[in-house]
Amino acid sequence: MAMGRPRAFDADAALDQAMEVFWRHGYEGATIAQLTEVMGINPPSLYAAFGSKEGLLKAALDRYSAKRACWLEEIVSAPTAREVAERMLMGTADSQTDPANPPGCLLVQGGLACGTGSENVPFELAAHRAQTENQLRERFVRAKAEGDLKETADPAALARYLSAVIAGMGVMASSGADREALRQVAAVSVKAIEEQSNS
Amino acid sequence: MAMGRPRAFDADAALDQAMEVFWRHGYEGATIAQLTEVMGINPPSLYAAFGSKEGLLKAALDRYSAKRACWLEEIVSAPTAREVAERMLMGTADSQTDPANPPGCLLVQGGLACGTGSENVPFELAAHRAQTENQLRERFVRAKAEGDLKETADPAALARYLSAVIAGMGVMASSGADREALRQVAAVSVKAIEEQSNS
DNA sequence: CCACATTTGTAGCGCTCACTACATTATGGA
DNA sequence: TCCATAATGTAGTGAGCGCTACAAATGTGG
Repeated sequence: MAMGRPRAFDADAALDQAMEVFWRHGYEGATIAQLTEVMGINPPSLYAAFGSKEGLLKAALDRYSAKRACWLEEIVSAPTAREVAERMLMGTADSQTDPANPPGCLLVQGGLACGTGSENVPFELAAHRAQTENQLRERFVRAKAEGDLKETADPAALARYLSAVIAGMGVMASSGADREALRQVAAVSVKAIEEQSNS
Repeated sequence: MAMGRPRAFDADAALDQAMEVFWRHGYEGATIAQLTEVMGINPPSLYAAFGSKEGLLKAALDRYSAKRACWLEEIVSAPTAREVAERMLMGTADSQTDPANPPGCLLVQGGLACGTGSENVPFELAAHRAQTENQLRERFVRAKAEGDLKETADPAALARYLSAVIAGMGVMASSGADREALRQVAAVSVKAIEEQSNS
């Protein structure tokens, strides 16, 4: 059997470029013309590799999550719930204002509401956001079992809380909040977790 | 001088309908066809009254803010910073999950990122969000002056914090979080303000 | 009743959108 | 070498977008 002409572009590098366009303009605001230009390919190559605009988004989201995975692992490996929260929030403040990326978070900027025909895009984003919340919840369940969090603490509620603050920071970052402003938000938020911790 | 044919539709009622479309589908996801249908008018009437799709959005945002204004006034009239925060957050949890409206908040759902040609839409939304933050900040400045908030408290940071949590709750509501989940987030958030209060 | 001013409904403008037909080119296997 | 296979570049496709020209309709002032 013949193997066909080999792909002439690096799919991961192209995905990184596409990710940035979705991040900056949102799913609906990003056009195939913009995407193909930054990816350095033509539409047929895009559709052969990713199937559709939505397929490209999913691939970009997967790559985004994959890139964050090890960072997240390191965060939840912190010794206490308080420290997990602090590293998580401060790290978020920094990454959401990192000039190397568009401001905010792709999983929020990507599109909370979409037009007819793209209704599942918001669901896709929400599913990826839920991954982080799940990791936090599991970590807080452990923290409670270890006696690090108070008996009265609700790990699921705390994880949801952090998830909300992170999303909120993304909204603020996208509208121009600078790193110092986000760090202040993070600092206040940590107190709420601290308050549920022992000692 | 003659006065011309009178307008045959109620602009405010039409705006309420348009608001809901922007809320549910975002600025870019909302089409003129959808908007004119729910408004019960034809495109020329829309353009005569509001100038453009963006003009319609601005009018809808103004109306949205106007509707919230008296509610906000009542919130910040609560006796203490803690109570302001609690009413604000609990009220937000309720309104963002009110089945009478689309889930979340128009000022977040409307569009955080837009395509080329609509770059100022996110700014418009951010400006309206900033109004709430400003009211909260002024209220917390007063609370600090009254000795209600600790000497070490930073009113601007607390207002930014609440603003972030509110935006984050909007993100969660739009992806299906129910009222109870948002109330839990609100409850945890209040503790952070409580922690900065005297007694 | 008439002239003017403004809105309304019909119909469709130009444009951009996501997506693709097709011929060409580049590889591996027989 | 020659075929099968798959990616590439060119050049579009139909559909839907925001928006508008135009004439008929509906009001007011004289």
